[in-house]
Amino acid sequence: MPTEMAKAYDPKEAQTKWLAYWDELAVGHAEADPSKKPFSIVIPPPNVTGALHLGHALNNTLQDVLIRWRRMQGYNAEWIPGTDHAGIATQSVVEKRIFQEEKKTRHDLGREELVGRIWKWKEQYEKRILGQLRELGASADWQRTRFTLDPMCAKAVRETFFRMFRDGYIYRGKRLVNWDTQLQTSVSDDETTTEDTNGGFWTFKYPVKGMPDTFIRFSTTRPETMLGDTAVCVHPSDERYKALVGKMVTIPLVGREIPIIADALLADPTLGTGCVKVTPAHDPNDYACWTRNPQIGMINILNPDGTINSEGGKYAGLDRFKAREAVVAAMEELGFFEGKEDRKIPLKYSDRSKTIIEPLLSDQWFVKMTDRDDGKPGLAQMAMDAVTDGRVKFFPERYASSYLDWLGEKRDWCVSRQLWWGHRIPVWTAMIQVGGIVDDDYEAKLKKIQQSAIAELSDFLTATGISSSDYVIELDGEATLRCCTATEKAEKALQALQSYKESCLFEKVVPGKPIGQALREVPGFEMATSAAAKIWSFSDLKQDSDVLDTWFSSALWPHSTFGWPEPTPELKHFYPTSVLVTSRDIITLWVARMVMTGLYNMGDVPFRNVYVHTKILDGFGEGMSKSKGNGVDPLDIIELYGTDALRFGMVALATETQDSRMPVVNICPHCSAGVPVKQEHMYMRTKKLTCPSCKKPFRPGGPWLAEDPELPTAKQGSDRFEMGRNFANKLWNATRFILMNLEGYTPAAISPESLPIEDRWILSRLVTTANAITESLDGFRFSEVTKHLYDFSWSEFCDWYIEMAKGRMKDPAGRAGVQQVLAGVLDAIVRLAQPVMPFLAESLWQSLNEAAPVRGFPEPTKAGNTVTQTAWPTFPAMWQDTGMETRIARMQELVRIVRDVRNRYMVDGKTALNVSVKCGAEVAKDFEALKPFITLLAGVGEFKTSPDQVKPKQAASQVTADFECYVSLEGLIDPAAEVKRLEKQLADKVKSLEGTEKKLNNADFVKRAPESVITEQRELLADLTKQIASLKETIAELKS
RNA sequence: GGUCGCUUAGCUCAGUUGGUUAGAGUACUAGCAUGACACGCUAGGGGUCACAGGUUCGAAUCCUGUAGCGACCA
Repeated sequence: MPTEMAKAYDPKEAQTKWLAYWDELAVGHAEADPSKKPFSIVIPPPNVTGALHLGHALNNTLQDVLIRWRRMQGYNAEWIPGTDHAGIATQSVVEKRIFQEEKKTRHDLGREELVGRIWKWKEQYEKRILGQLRELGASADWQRTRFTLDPMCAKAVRETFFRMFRDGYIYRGKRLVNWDTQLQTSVSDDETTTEDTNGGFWTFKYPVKGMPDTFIRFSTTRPETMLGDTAVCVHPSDERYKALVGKMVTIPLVGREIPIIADALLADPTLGTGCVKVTPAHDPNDYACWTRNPQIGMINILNPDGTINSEGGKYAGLDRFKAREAVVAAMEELGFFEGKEDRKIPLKYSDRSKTIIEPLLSDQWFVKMTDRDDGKPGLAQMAMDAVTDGRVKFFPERYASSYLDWLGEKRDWCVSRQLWWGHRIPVWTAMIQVGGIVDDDYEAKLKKIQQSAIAELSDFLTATGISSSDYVIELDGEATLRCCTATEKAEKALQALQSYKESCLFEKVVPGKPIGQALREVPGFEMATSAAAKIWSFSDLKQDSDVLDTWFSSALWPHSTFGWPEPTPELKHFYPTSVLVTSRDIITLWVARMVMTGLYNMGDVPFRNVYVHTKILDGFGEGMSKSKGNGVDPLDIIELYGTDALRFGMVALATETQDSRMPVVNICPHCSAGVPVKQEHMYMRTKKLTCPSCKKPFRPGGPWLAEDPELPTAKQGSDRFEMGRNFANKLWNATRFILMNLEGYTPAAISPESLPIEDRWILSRLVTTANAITESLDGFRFSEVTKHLYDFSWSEFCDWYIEMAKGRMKDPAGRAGVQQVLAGVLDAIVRLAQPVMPFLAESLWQSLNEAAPVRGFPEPTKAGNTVTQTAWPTFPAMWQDTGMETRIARMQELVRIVRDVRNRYMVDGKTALNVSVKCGAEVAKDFEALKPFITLLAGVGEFKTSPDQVKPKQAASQVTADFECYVSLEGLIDPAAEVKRLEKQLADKVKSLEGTEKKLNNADFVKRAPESVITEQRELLADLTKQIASLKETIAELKS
């Protein structure tokens, strides 16, 4: 006797049990096996900044659905899990925390200590995140878990950087960054806050050269930047200034002459004087203007600490705000000051130091996106081609356009970050330092020195045993040597050289000066005579202190995780991966870059398909985020509804639309009442709520860092998960019921033609459903998967088939057959449910294994020991039988009509109703055959059907296309109420009829519409006419 | 500012190449302890498909505009 199933599904029990079981079986692990068809996915690695929220639950559920499904289909399914180090985000979170707790900055700690602390943070969150994924049921290959900063990924990063450097795709250039003058680092946009601040709005004038008494006026909020002006700008259509464009003005403070230029994007003729000063090195808009007008040049006037540098002439050394006062005073004194007004100005502040951000031009590393000089496509074009020619497909298709639009700009990618947490750039820089007196002409001497320097560095590396193909030495400007290498050996050698002090002493060494400057400063340079044997040395050999953009390492993820650059069997077997599942906000940041590096390193795309899923918003239409505190922890949902319900909910909301709303309630920890989350609760502003139903206080759910010892914290829930929970319980109970009736079960082969109608019907529906689910998965239409599964299992199998089967269960003659079909259909449902609801499926599978170990269609077989590794269901197409489906549908219509009458007239469920049906002989014969079901399902007593039935007195009637149904109601009718209801129905029908008539009377319609549509309309017309006649007749009868 | 989307029942969402009387879940109403399930069963009410034009024999669906919302980019 099989173990009796509990009355309700207990998700917690199932989760604990099957997670351990699947671990034991290593369900997610796959080995490279050329004899199998691979199906592979790499996880979009969640960053280790914090725990996962519902968005991640969605993303990972969908990946798991695909992996579980393909595994069942017999593919060698490999899903690589892992996490991302998320450079700036993680470093900033950890730094903030250290500052809060210890009042120390990263400079107090030092690079090594800070990085050590971040690793500790990472260990903690990686564990938490991987734990959440496991709880979610992710059947990933845990043995291959990766981290973007682990040695395997690091190797791929160094190798890629080296190759790109060698091939000329990486260069050093300038870019405006948000500069924090206190911490002396650049910060990203999301680490700044913009606040309205009291400031000034000064107006000055510059004299136009060669035009006495002509001035050009402009206003600024930062007068000190005048020191770095390289142009003034007007709108090309501005009549006031048309004549002045091309003329020069003088900056009175420094005497520099700068041009008046026209730029429609920068100058707005309707604002102020219509003229603006242009300081490309210190303002983003001006910088953009410079990119359009590079001839104006740019001048950096700031030191990293916020003081004015030597470009500022006599203002050099002054703090930026002191310089502002000095500059204003000087302009006033010179007579070029026109006025000042006080204004509120939006200013960017650094999140961490709270100082005002300075836009600063600084040296950065870039990856070149543009096409190559030899005319071949560059990285961006290669990645675009992969999508336009279909090697990579987007689902939904429309997302391809945002990918293409963004790549089409081919903007170079700034890959350096002034951070300490990340992959350090594998480039060593040395200055060529010169000593001695130079006698030849400058150019020739310089070239010789440069060549000697390169040769010496090469010789050194060769002597250390490093192949010349493992490093690249590049000369930048006159005196900077760069050496890029990916091998650890070369790295070590350079590290050693870094501490190597040149022992030679030269005549008149000028320490610390780059060669160009040094040469110029050597007295008597022009007429120098001695040709010293060696007049230079290296200095300052050191590794670049910057780290790479996080996306640089994530971009390699689809091949680095399989071991690239080593030619591993995994790489060969699983690359390119099958599909990338991600959200739309990182199509540009990440997807595009993965395609680029995949093509560059592997010569092939990283994935065949990109599925871009819905974004989950809160009940107010706002995206969930950690800072808003409106994210929901999937573990809350798992706790309240179970993992299967969470996953079902996730899959159900994965439609083709962009967003999906998720109104959330706090579940009162005392009484479990749902208290809706309100907008004012956001940003964790509300620390305490009182339950309106039990009046006890609690803390609303949110990303709190610690438990509150005073108040219990609410879990957050949403009724959108109830559907999945209820469905799981429904399937559980259907199984329970079937198992209760499987005593004496004997397996046997099934052949539909010999089966009764209801069996043939459910098999036909099963085939249709299984095919539909397979097709939906194939096309990444996830929501349809749950819909088909739900509708078939609940509305057809449970509501109709099981009900119809109840009779045969008690009938010794029919029992064996119905048991086989019940077990077989249930077996298929469990398999179809496995990808979406694996815990439930495994539970049902195991129970079914006890009661009916040999089962399934068409030939029963011994079921495997886990549903996760069993075959995906497929059935003979000929089992689909539209004839059966029509017959059962007609019966369902009849049953519903009778039930409706019963409900409407409040007839007790136990009272049998007498029903007669007037219809064609064929239909009557069919109803006669189905009579046992009709009487059972609709609670019918006497049932008569034939073409010559007449409507009894005092009967409810309903006309359909195929039959007229009369339900005798002797004395139960309230004539007035019935007339009212029927009249409403009549009005609806008449409206429909009119519409249909109009269509059919329209000559164009009849002429142009397809034959099938016209036929349909004609049938509808006949149908409606019949129904209207019947309704009128009934109404008249009731009124009389 | 540019680009891509969204707006269908009180709520959350489906709705395929334009073609029957626009569907589901939930909420609501009524009835029901029916030998699987109240996380249930049986029914019912509820929609001018954001708005305004246009194309078409025919529009929730295609086009244009307006309003509101979202995301990305600048």
